[in-house]
Amino acid sequence: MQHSQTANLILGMLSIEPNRSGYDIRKMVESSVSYFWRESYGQIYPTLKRMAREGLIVARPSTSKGKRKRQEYALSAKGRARLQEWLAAPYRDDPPRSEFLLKLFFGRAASPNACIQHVRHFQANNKRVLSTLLEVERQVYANNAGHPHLPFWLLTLSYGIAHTRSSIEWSESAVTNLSSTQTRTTARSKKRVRRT
Amino acid sequence: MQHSQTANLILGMLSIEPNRSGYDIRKMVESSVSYFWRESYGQIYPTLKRMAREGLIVARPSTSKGKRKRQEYALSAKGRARLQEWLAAPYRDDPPRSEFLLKLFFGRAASPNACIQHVRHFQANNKRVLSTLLEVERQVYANNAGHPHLPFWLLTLSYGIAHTRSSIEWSESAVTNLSSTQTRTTARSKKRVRRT
DNA sequence: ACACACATGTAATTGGTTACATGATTTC
DNA sequence: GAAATCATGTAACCAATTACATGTGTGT
Repeated sequence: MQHSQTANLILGMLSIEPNRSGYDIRKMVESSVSYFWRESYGQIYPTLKRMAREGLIVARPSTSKGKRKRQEYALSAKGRARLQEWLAAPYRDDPPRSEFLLKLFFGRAASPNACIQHVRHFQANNKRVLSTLLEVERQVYANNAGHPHLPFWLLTLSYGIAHTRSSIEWSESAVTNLSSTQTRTTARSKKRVRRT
Repeated sequence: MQHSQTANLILGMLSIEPNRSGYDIRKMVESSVSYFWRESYGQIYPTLKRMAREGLIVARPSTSKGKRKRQEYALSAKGRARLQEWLAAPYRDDPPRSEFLLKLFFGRAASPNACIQHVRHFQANNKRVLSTLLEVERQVYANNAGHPHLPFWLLTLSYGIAHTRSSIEWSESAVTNLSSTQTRTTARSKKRVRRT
């Protein structure tokens, strides 16, 4: 178990904002890194408990003036050290599985315009993502001027934006390609039909 | 279990080349889609057995003239139908976790040039990938002219190439950004030291 | 004779999602 | 007092990697 990615994520998030609950962390993930990372509660809560046991984080009674019952956590010295250790270690290059690409790859076996449908969805989706990323970028600039984390956030954001743009462009050309191969294929099969 | 991705992959691969063994399928994956998909033997062999039991594929005695003992498989009608079903269904948009980006995002907590190191690795790696993808593209063109799968393969390839290129470009700007924030930060801390 | 690639599998473990279950507090 | 959202957690399941174990045919 030791070095679950979830634990690293939690360490990182608590390094940005101390005294957060599991619920908070989940929200932070959704609002800031969801375009390249996601976590479920079923992963976060048990991991928090474990990390507290191991002394990587310390549980604190809710600091925010007596609202709901909630368990907040902050980094311990050990946790901070662990975070730095992880950050220094080489990242593991996980093969980013894409069911979308897999379906395209086998597209020949699909019904004629299934692929085009998928690509259209893909493009629409990426357009949506792009606009939210651009919105986020504006927000980040506005609310965090001078914030020491800013350059790093902008870096990952610009990565996301670049890739989303490239996906949109690619989709465009993909649709034209697919349409032309489709007409070519149907033309051929028509000929065959006529011949029979 | 039913709809494991591994099963779909196997259906797809057998639709391209019938009478392949688990070993073959693994090799096909590595040589053709490894830039967006990977499978381990520990996943492939049990899945093959299960699929044979379910009648999605049929086991055949090694067709290739009496070499080693090996178990080959081919699609059944049911398997082909299942494949088409899967290809027609909407792809699931898996959040593509990137440990690399996560480390960058938390980069403020890292030792000064850890991030730069990571980005450099990232760039070097992407350059390597790009050259193999371009090589593969050449090969595919050369060996598969007129092959009905060609357009689909080129599509996924062009996706990979576009993204790899965009990653390389982004890395370039990322390194400059990081260097400048680094010098800024160290300058500030020097000042602070002098003041103390 | 030896090494290497071919070939198949299992067991242990991890990492993760999903669905379920519960209850408190705020807001309308 | 109903609905929404805050908040925490567990159990079941699934997908996947890794390490281990084993044996065969080919080329040198």
